[in-house]
Amino acid sequence: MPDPNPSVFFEVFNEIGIIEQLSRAVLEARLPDGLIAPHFTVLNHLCRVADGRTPVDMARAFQVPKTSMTHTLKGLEAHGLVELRPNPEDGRSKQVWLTDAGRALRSQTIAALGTEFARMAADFDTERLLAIRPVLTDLRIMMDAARDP
Amino acid sequence: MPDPNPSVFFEVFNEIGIIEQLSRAVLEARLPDGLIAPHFTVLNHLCRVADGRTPVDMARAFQVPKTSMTHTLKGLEAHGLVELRPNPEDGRSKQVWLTDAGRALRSQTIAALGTEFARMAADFDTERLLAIRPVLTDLRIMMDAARDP
DNA sequence: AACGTATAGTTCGAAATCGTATCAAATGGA
DNA sequence: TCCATTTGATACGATTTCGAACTATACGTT
Repeated sequence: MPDPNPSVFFEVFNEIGIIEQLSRAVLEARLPDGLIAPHFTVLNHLCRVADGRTPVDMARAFQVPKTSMTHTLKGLEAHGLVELRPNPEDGRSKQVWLTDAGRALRSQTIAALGTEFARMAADFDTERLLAIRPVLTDLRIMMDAARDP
Repeated sequence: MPDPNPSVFFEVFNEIGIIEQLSRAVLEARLPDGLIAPHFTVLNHLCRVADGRTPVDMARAFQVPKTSMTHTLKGLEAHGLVELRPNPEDGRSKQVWLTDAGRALRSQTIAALGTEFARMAADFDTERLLAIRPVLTDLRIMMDAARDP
């Protein structure tokens, strides 16, 4: 049947927008005052993927403007969670390194979220989440590839 | 098996955050200069659900602070897309009504998105979206009910 | 009716996002 | 080597988000 109704995109994106808002609230409720979701995202990225990366690398990874990354990093630095050092391989550039406090805050936040997610798992079958995850991943990959360069 | 791995929440929320960002970019690319996603969301809500509603009603519907709704409505009014009238049933309150221009812009944006979604549907099986939609809806309902009052 | 409380909307200020402009350093072709 | 172009980072300004404080109106109890 060749009528794939495109309005399902609309509905899915609508639900996704609401869930994003609610999940961001859950995260930010567990962060110290003055830190918000983008700060945690950067901490997490450095911890899991790429400690020592340059600001541009991370701006590209999250698809945010360079200026936004500068601002986020300034906040993290002011809280002593990351350290900015000159990049020995490029005089224009810097490297972003986690501090011990940064690593600790990340772990502590992950733990707090784990507790909350366990509570949620009592109300929502995680098998259903496991089932939709690959679809979300493929959707993200498709949209990522489709955005105009 | 009392250990449903809660980290799947983390992964799903992560994908949802990225998709939200990408889908918002798709929408805003099709809006006139000076209008962003929240403006469209309000237009759409008025059109589909509740023309003539009060600002507080809509703030509650979208779970944003009253002040944010004031700001969004001011932008829509400046563009001639909505009209704010006093509420005959409550002297403190107002009613938000769509103008013809507001209805037209909403239709036109929906149409443009429809074209884009049809393009996406060529690259992504909409059956998979149909399948995840109820899960997203139930997840949203669960989280909505779980947020602290 | 009178008064205390609750509610609708706005104003104001702080923080965040992001486009433009700017500067410094790297790169590459003549 | 020289110089135009590119690239990393920041400064600045406009817009957005949102909490706190404020005004005006409605409501409920007496």
